[in-house]
Amino acid sequence: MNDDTTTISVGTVQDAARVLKCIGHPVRLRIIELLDNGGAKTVTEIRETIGLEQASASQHLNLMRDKRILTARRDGVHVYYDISDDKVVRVIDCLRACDIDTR
Amino acid sequence: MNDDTTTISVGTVQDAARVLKCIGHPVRLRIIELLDNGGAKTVTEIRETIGLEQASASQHLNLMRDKRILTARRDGVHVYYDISDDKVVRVIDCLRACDIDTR
DNA sequence: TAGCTATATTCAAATATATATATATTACTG
DNA sequence: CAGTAATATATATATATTTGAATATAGCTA
Repeated sequence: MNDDTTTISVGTVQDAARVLKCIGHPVRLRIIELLDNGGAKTVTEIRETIGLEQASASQHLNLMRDKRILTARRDGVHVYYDISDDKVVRVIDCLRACDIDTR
Repeated sequence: MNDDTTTISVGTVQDAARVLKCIGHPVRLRIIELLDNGGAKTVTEIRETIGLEQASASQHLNLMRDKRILTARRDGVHVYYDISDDKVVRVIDCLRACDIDTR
């Protein structure tokens, strides 16, 4: 129990929940992890590494782009996705620090 | 991008995602916050504070109990819920530190 | 430029998961 | 045991995810 009685406002709870929900999916978490470790990658690289259908990969990537978690940059025939929001990486670092996942 | 190239295993990604998904919900986040600030509370106290339907409160609490995020202790007609896993609180503290929610 | 191939996105249907509404259980009190 | 308050569960409805097919977009080459 926390002595500090400050409360997250309803609005910010919604924001926090939105980010958490978005990364609270095994596929999306692995995508973020992959990009965090290896930098920008194409849809094909991502889908082959993780093992996804093309449509599924595209849809998850789109979802995260909509949420401003990822950026997309087209280079000819490829679209490179990368992490746009450092916050997400910091959250994941926190998770590791908090032992939420121990490798 | 992270120099550290260690990778979360598929299994732990699933675990981490499950926890994140669970707390990635405005209602559940507020419940955790409430319990963190005020200690164990009954279902009624929780649902009245946050403004939830009885069944909804019960379901959210059950879900978090299943995920070992909360504990439930029956005392007569009341069931007291409390935070069981300190990790979750630390994650939420991290979120605040990461500016995911700024009050 | 037309035709071809590779990459990525969109759409729609099927399936899975979550939330809301209705019903049941539990435990206390008279 | 009947009545009541507190909590839990079952079922219906809504939302999210997956999948396969169709569509778009870029680059290549005859």
